[in-house]
Amino acid sequence: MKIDDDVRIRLKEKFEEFIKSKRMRQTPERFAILDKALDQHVHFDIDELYRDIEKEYRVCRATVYNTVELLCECNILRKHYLNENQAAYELADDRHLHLICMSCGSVREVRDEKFNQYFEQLKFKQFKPTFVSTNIYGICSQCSRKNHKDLN
Amino acid sequence: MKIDDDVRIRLKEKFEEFIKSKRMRQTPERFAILDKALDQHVHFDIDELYRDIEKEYRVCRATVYNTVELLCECNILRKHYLNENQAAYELADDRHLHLICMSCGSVREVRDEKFNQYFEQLKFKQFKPTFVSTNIYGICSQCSRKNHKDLN
DNA sequence: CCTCTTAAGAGAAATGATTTTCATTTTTTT
DNA sequence: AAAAAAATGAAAATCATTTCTCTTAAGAGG
Repeated sequence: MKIDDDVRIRLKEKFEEFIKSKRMRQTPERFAILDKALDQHVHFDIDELYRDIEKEYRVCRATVYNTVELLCECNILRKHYLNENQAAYELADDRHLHLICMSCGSVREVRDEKFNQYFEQLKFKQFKPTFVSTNIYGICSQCSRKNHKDLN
Repeated sequence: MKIDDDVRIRLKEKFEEFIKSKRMRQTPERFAILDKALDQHVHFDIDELYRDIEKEYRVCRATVYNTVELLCECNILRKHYLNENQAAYELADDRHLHLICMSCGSVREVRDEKFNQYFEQLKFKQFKPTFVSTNIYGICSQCSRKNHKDLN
């Protein structure tokens, strides 16, 4: 994600406050997981995060699951369901559409101000929205080309 | 879904043609599964569909999975990922947003012409879109009320 | 700083949706 | 009607995620 140091510090403080307000404990694991989560690509899954953490620390997969869940609760991360394999996580304030290839499973991010505007003005009866996850399924150019070749 | 008979017949023919074009076999199971899929609610999962089919026919879960996959390939159904438990399927031509409650998991459909217009004009470099799945996560009014009570 | 309480972590086992395997059945072709 | 091959059923396998139990260590109070 290439997070600026000041953002990183702000998010750490945010997490710290959240933990305190919930009367939970500030464990080194929790902060290590936050730190590594901020080093990931735009979207990542638990396994990618775990394999990255593993190089440096010794944490249990279940702890990674638990902590990432907390990071979602306190609005630092957001959980998306892009495909059936596993949940994908992203920084909460990075809004974009997902272009998902139904052939190879690749995911590309596209930012669009009009899209953000559209959603900001949306209001619902009887429903308080927190965030939007928009998945556009189709075929990426690489698979499209490959398919053409395969037919020859 | 409350499908009109003529739509039902058209979709059956569409599936029939798809099967023929792929040189696959027209089995009674496949048409029974299509028929029951069209009886479901706006969105349904394999388990719901299976339990409904089970009452009348004797089909294997794996066959339901396979056939629903085929129905997606031939553009009759679409596969959505609303939450981590299981995939949800919907009729391909019923476009809407999903309001998903993060507390109880309920899903509500909202149709919006502006949303359809927005997406129809979208163009992407190097990506051929097939369909859009928009999930809005938040808290439904029921859970919102319940939460308030719980705090008292 | 020390001790106690208990939340949190480790590791392993369990769960549940989906996929795979393989023997058997059934469709389609000849 | 018989042969060839695809599809089904049933059961086992897979894999992300959750749960369980035992152990460790954070944080409150002294």
